[in-house]
Amino acid sequence: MSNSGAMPLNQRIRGDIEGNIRSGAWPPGHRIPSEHALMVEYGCSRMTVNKVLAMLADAGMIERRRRAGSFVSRPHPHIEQVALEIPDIPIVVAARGHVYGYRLLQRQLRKSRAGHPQEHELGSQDRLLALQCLHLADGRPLALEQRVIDVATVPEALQQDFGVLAPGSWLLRTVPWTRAQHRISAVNADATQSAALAVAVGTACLVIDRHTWRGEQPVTYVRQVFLGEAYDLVARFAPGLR
Amino acid sequence: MSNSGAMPLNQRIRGDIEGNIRSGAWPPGHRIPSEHALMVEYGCSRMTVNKVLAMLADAGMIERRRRAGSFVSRPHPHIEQVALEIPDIPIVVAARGHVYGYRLLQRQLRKSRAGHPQEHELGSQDRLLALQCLHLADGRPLALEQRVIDVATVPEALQQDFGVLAPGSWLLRTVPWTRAQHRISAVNADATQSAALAVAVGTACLVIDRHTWRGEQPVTYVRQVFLGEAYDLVARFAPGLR
DNA sequence: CAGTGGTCTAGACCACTAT
DNA sequence: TAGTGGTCTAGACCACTGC
Repeated sequence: MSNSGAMPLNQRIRGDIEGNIRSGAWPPGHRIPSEHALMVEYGCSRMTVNKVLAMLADAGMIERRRRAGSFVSRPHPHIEQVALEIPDIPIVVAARGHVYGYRLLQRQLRKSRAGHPQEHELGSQDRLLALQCLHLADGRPLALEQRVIDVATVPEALQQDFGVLAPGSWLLRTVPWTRAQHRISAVNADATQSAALAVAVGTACLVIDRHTWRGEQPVTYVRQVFLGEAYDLVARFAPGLR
Repeated sequence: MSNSGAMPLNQRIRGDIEGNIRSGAWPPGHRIPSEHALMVEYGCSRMTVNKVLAMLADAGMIERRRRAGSFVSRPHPHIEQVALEIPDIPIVVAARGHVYGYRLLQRQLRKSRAGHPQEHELGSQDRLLALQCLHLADGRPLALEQRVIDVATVPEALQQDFGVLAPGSWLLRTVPWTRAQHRISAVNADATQSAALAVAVGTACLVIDRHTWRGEQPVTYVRQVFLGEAYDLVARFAPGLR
């Protein structure tokens, strides 16, 4: 096949191969034509197909072994990864067709508390900006957010009163972060949480704990407690993620 | 710098750049040296640095614009993705130092039930293998699993009685799948779940719903109900995932 | 318009390994 | 040992776009 469309050749090759993999036509373990075969098939130089295959290997879609050839990857069953989407709450509320609401419950400048390892990971003797706020959808409570911001890393946060704009939204726009970690669990709402969320004590809630760093500097730690029935997370997996 | 080590030049270049990004030395938005500059710095041809930068761009770590240059990516705040690890339950139990246990509660060959959209997505008039089983850690219930397997896609499943080996483990080893989707939520345990898990009715549980396909063919649908206190999911984010 | 990336060539030598 | 990938070269032309 010659390059009939306006698309660059390498993109066409990549598209063809990815299509065969994603459609299942080439199942995991299937052997992909060699660089030489593809070079002949597409009438191009070896570097062109090599770059395509190297990228697919880099993305984890294929595995390459000298002398043996290139093969469609098997999803690794033991330490599997899926792409989990954790959007900013106002965005996701709007995306689901609800009216977003926000209420600041507490704003406090203090030192890190003893017995709170999450806070201790932030600047230990530095000051922390502690916030408690509520996210609402169509006027009804959706999530309770408890957040601490490391003032040493984000001094600009002191200028913000967070009365109108949720701290998460502000941080995401303002502070470039490089690393984050999440922990997802389920809890029965305690007295404080049930009061804030206006549900019965013991209601199942989905909890997201999130740490964010910029390089080695901690930026923020947040715990978001969602009504389990009203919120969920969706993750997908396809070869190569993304 | 000349190539002092045994490492291929492109890997060294990539390592240098990735190091600068992951360490935060080059924060999001930072401009990366041009291909020409890197070519001079490393004393190599342009193709070598181009391949490195193209791969980093493909991995989402950098963004490239003609005439403007290459820049460290900003994590996208709105539709952000994190890598969520969802290992096979026996593996994760063992990894946490517990003794894994398994009990098959039910095994049934039947048609898909009306009013169950998850089952209807599987082969509609085909037969389904419906399983209910329990995962235990140190002899105590950890998760209740309700699974249906599409017999049309996985006929070998009929030969398995799943009395000893968990169906998830067997499937992951046996059936090559190409796509999966997960939904994570929190529920209060109902009568069935609380009985199986030996906890009080209403206990908060973490629920993972998972669909798996091979190409366009559905393979299996499973709902795993975990004790919220005993299990959690961890996700991380770093530039370029992986 | 000049600098940047995007693509591509037609070779080369080497490393590894399945047969 | 022959086939495969891994790496690299020294150019080339083009497309775009910010200065």
